[in-house]
Amino acid sequence: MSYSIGEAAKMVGLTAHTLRFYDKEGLLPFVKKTSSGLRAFTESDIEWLKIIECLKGTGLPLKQIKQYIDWCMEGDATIPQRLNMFIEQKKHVEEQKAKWEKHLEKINFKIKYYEDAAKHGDLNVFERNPKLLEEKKRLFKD
Amino acid sequence: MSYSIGEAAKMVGLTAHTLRFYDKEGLLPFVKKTSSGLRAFTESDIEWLKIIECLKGTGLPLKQIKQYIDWCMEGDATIPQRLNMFIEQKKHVEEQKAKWEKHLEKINFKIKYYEDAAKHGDLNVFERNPKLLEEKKRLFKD
DNA sequence: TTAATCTTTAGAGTTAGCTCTAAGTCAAGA
DNA sequence: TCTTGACTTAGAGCTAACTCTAAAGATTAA
Repeated sequence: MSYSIGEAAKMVGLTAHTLRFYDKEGLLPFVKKTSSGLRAFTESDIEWLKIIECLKGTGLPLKQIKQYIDWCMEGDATIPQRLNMFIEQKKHVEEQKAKWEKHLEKINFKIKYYEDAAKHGDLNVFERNPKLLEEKKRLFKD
Repeated sequence: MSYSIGEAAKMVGLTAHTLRFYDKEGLLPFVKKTSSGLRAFTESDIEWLKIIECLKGTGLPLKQIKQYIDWCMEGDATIPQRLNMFIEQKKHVEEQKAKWEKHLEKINFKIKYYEDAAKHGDLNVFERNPKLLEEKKRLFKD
């Protein structure tokens, strides 16, 4: 059993246009076609799409995703490169998470700031709450 | 005391080109110019840049950042909108963090997978370790 | 004062990742 | 069989966010 491009697209939350674009970019060399030229996505192809989505979702550019797919197609000799790619991507994800954590602190500060401002209808927040000014200095020092 | 565009750029990790681009896009209405037409960034302007960087870093498009800056320039009447924007952005950041967490699980699975593959020089990982197959099914089921 | 190194503008060019169109082909239900 | 809707390709167009260029003016160190 296999899926049309529209069905596959729905299953992974993309459009058929996007899947064709990925195919054109060489990201889907594993997708076979029927005798009449229609793409037929297998269950295994859907799993490939999910891995592509995972890598894309963590900020890996399509070119590097293609590099990974190419390695997969080349066979067992490229296992070390693939392992290395995932290790690098894990590092990248953890760096990003730390960055988002820092951004979140600043956003939380802004929420406190504007909550007080909204309550009083003006921006004299630091006069009312000097501790918040200290927090601001700490958060925006670097 | 104030900073030239090049100094300001260095302080926030952007290029002078990018700062000029932001200015052209209306993101830096607060930056004043000297009598001879050079931009002079104050300490306060540098803080604005850091907030812009924070919002950009959490994925807010420049257009929406401009909207926020515009609200700030309009005065106290827009405090509720600004508060709301940060609350929405906090939601967004937390959704993203959850997504990255899920991606990270998949990446960790792939690392385990390829570590075993690298050790044995082939991809018969699931035959050697059926538990990993179960983990794969769990992680990629949706 | 002069040379080197900024900075200014307007505007063109680039990159990534889609997104859509046109013109035609294929498949499934009435 | 006919119609409707999904599929095919090549290729154009789009958006966001830069990135760079050219030509001219400003600043700074020797």
